[in-house]
Amino acid sequence: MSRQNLPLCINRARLPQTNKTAAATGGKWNTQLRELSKQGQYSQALVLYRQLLRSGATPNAFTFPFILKSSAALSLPLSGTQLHCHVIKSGCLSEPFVQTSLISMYCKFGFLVNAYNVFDESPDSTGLTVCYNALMSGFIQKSRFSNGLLLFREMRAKGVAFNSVTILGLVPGCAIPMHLNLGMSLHCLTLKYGLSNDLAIGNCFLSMYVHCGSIKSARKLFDEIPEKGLITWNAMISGYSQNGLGTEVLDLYRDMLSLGVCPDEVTLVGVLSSCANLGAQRIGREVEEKIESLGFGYNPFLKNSLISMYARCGNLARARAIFDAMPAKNLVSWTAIIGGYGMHGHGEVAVGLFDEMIRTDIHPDKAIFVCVLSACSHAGLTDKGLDYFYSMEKKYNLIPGSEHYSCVVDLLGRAGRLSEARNLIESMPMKPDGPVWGALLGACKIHKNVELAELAFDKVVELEPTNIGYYVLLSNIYSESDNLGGVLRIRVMMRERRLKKDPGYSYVEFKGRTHLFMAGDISHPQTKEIYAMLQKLEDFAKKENGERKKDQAIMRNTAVHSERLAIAFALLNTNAKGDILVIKNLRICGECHLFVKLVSKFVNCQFVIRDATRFHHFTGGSCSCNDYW
DNA sequence: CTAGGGTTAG
Repeated sequence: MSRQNLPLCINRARLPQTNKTAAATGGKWNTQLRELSKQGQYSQALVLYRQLLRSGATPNAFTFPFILKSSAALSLPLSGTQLHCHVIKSGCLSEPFVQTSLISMYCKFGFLVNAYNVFDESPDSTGLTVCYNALMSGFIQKSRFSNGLLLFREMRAKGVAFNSVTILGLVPGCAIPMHLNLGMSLHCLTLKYGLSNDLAIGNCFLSMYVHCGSIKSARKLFDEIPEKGLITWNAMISGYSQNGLGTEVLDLYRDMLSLGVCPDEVTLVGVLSSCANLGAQRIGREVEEKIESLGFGYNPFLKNSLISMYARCGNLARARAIFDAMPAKNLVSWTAIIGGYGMHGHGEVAVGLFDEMIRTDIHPDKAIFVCVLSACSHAGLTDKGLDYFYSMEKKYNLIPGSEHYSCVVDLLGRAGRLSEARNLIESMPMKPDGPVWGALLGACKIHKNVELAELAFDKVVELEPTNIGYYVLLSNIYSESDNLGGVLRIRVMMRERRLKKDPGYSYVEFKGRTHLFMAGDISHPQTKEIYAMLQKLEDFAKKENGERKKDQAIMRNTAVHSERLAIAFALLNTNAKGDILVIKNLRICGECHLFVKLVSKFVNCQFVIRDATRFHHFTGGSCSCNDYW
């Protein structure tokens, strides 16, 4: 430190009158520094700065902003504090540009007190918009929202002008539902002051609405922005995608392409995540081609999204190929592939991969444990799952959350260890939430334990009174045990609480379009052919199933379920042999389960059907999810 | 010649 300070001091002490030449030589340095800073070559810039000091030149007010920014960008707090000393020694502290850079740099390190001191100790800076902006956005980014807001109020009280950058610094702090009202009043303020022409302002408010979950306001704003930038499109697309509105994402993506806007990596991440949610593998494949043609193949974010998309669409082979070919796999890559195997009932592969990941010294997090535990539970690896659960805290210092407890309750419950599951719930360090009791309720359904089911139901309905699924579950438990009084009681309960079972619907992706079917639907243009195909399938299923008496009863109900329509449509339009059909169902009933099982035998293809909670995998007449019904 | 800002995966 002192060695670098030394020439600086000597220079200033020895040659005060040659400051002009020092500035002149400094000028050359500054031009080079500007170039490096522009290109983001921050470490080069710091190297150059050291050369500057060694050569005996004096850094001036034009030098510091570049250097401070570089130090901040590389997050080198030590060199940053050192630079603060240099600034003081070279007498540049009174320069507003330098002050602002210092404030911004300290904020990026999280040294908010230092930042505030720079701001507070120089009276000039407290009158400057830019200094306020720097400090305020620093506070907001380090989650000190109230301090940031106070600063904004102070600014207005003192009559310091604010501009669009002020707003841009403040709005991200409003991106939680609790602060939405404040954000909306800020939005009004920008309209009033005519700042809303700035595209970045529009983008910023757009993502604020998205983060607050008011997706409708976001869309309204999106439509009002006349000249949308790529970031505008991306913010809207990832907003829809994060809120689970997959079809809206695909629609918007099509609009974007048809307007000739070229997507970037961020766009495609959002699109892929929606393809994963919708099971829209065909569009996912198109996106993969686009990634190659645009030269984004190197991007690890996109690779992870592709793995996740293929895995969740049931194409584990392709997911695995991409995963294996990835040179640098991170935790998210492992989570995507492990989650994919777990979801489709390949629990052994999933845990094998997890162990392999541990061997490669990647530290697990809470999210991957959710995947591993549910993989164990679906594959019946009960004790292995319990071992993993206990290892979380012991080996990896991860405190299990209620999401992990619900996995373990499911794990024990499926294995029929209901009392252990119940004991686990009672030993939980936090209050058990809906999913935890729901897992117990689901286990009671499998193992026909009416008493415990009633207990779990009471708890879960208290926590999630409007979740219809739980009412349906208990009602089914009652009807299986021929308890018609119970069924009736639940029905009355649902009516009293005005809970309506929303109409079941299914959709299937075909040639980039999503076809939606409701029970008894006759609105599809191919209705006639679909029903003809359905008849053929029903006949086959009945014949195939003829000799089994119990299942005959199941097949007796010929109501035209949405699932059957979707399947008939899919078979009508594809050469299904050897292909994989992905159908997303919100609800797949027992009768349809059997139906699909028989049909997949008929056409000898693979079905992946997804309902509200899990994937059902059918291959050539067998079903990997046989514990479910 | 110089400062403050917006979008990204499991």
